[in-house]
Amino acid sequence: MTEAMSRVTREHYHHGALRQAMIAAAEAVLAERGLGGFTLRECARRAGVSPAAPAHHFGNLTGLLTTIATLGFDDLSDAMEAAVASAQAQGRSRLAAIARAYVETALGNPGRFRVVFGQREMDRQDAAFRAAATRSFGILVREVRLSRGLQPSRLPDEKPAAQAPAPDLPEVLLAWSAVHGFSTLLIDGALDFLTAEEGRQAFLDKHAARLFALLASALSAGQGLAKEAARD
Amino acid sequence: MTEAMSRVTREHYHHGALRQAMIAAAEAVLAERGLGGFTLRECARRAGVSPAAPAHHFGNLTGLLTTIATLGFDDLSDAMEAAVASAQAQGRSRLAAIARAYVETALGNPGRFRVVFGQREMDRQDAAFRAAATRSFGILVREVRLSRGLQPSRLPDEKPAAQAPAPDLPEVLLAWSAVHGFSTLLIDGALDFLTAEEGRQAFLDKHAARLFALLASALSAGQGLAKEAARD
DNA sequence: CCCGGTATCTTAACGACGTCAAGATTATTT
DNA sequence: AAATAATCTTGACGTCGTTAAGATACCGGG
Repeated sequence: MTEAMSRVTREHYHHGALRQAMIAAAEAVLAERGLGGFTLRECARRAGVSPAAPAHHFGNLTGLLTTIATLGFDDLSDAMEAAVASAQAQGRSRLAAIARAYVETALGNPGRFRVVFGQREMDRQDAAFRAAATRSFGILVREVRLSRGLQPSRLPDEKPAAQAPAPDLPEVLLAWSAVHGFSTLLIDGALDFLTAEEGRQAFLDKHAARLFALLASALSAGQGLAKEAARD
Repeated sequence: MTEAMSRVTREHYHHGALRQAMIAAAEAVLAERGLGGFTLRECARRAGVSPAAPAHHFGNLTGLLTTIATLGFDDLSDAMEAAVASAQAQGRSRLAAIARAYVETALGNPGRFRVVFGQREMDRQDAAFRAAATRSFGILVREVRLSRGLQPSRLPDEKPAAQAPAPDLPEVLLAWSAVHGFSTLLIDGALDFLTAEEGRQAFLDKHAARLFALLASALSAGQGLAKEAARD
């Protein structure tokens, strides 16, 4: 049924590094076409492989997206850590630097950012993904506590997600929500009617810093100010 | 080729109210299956019509989604206005009520909420959609200004989007970003590792009010008008 | 060395999707 | 009443994710 295979096909019958090639192709597709134009077949095409080949490495589309989401979360963590280090060295606000890094990561590759936050079906229970998510959240918790003048954590490397953030949870939630919401509103075009005139980058340069400063002041403002309204 | 049409088909050849039926079907599909399970063919199936029929009323899938997004934005505005009125009558915080209404709208039908914010290709330039979006934004601007003890607007019904919010823009952006980010993090499951233990609703009852109170205090902090924040 | 088992990849096909062209049917206008 | 427009169906096209069956390459134990 297949005696006449093309020479090039036979020579490359085994790709050899398909998993890495698929990941690279997926990131390229997300960067070029966004999540809407993302397709398993297109990724396979770019990797020079049949549409069924990726199944051996990722199971199905969900598996590939879970992998991409994990890598994206790691990059988000790296970007935040780098921003913190750079801000520390320059004596600027660590929290504002984190916020800017978060927004820039989202704007830099909206498709990838959307994959990270599950706009397309993926496995959020995946162990590697959960680890990556926990790391990001830990960075946020640490920085929020630091910005409030508290100890970051007893031990620097204990699991920061499940245990510590109880007392500062509202502050952490506000910080994450604000930064994440601002990012998603931007990449979804919900703020276009505000940014269209001056351009998105100019808008960011003009207003983002004030927004982040307002957020930072909110986090350090009231130690117990929020409590009496808990009933509402 | 078509002499033998089924009797029921011939009698209902013209649906009569397909546009409304498609909208109803679309909302039902979004509520049941979410945005991931949303399909033009499935909506047509529920409306009792062939897959090609909706094209005459919506052009294509993008047109249908734009319509749904417009209705969803209107519902969001209605929910916010109702929450404000109710909070006013009971002497509670208007801003917290808006925030809660926003989150509840998102959690009540995540698929629809995602359509509103363009997770699937739609026409954001559509006039009706822009009007609905502007209305929502206007409500938010008004309430943020009110919460800061300022006049809501010179004239109550002039276009509030393009002109007014310049001075309070950072506060408005923080409010919208925080509430929107909190909503999307919740419906995307990014907070599941926090909500899994006690359940999502219990988590909301416990922490959402504190989060919103923190936000409200942040908005009034800048000008030093702590009147409302002190009460709520 | 080679030989069998296993991992990897291709081919071919399936059903579902959005969309379009062509035709049938009903509503509206003239 | 005839012509025109609006509405809906049929059938088809190309693309998608996935699967089963078969082909090919790698690899460790005789």
